[in-house]
Amino acid sequence: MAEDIVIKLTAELFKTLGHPVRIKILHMLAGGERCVCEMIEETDVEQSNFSQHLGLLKKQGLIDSRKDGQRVIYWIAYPSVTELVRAAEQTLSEQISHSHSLLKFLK
Amino acid sequence: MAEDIVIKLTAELFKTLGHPVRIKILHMLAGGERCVCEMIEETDVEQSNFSQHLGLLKKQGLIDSRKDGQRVIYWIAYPSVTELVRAAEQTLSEQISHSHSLLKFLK
DNA sequence: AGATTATATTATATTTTTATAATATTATAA
DNA sequence: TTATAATATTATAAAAATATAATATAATCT
Repeated sequence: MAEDIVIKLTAELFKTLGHPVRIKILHMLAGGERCVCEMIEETDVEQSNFSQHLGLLKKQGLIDSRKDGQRVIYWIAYPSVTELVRAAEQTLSEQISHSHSLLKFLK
Repeated sequence: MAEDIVIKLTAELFKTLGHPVRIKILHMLAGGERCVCEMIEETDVEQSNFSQHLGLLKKQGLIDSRKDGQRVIYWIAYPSVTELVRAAEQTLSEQISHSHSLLKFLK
């Protein structure tokens, strides 16, 4: 079925988003394009590992890049990527407030 | 930093959503609660595997369950879970239309 | 040209996920 | 009460993701 393909693609998209370093990258790019050298200073992961995570995000089409001298500039490919991350954080906060009201109920 | 915890939780949420069987489950539950026996017939995965995926979704708090006789009924814990899956599919379709217009440009 | 900087790639070890297989639990029915 | 049905749990094998380490590439600077 065609629906199964959509399901697979959706799962793949989520899987690509399912790593803290990659979420951090998307956060760092949310305000606009940045070079790798800048971003890597804000994380504690090795350069080669960081580059691999960038590669995964790019392979999935969530970010894009260009070369600028010896630097490489990355940016978020389209706005709904950022929106999706925001939506997840919204879901999280709902989940937390949900369990909070549950705690109140148990008091 | 507290932001790092949010990032970790966000990544974990996405990771939980990052499997086709689990997305399928959320789809099957989108219309309302269902028992396992019903859902499992609409997939081609083994019972024990299906149960494990249900367990992961429940552990993450995305679905909840109750027992009804010898059946177990599952439902989506709160609406933004469904919304998040929809948002991902929206992102996907934007991505596709994006590449479509790119293809047109190359013609 | 040779050294240095920024980044990517590749190979591989480690860790985590996933699927399979077997068994356990719980409720109902015969 | 034994059998059957629905589901979960556990152990483990197989596959995939991740991190590490080493090396490669490409641009700039001396």
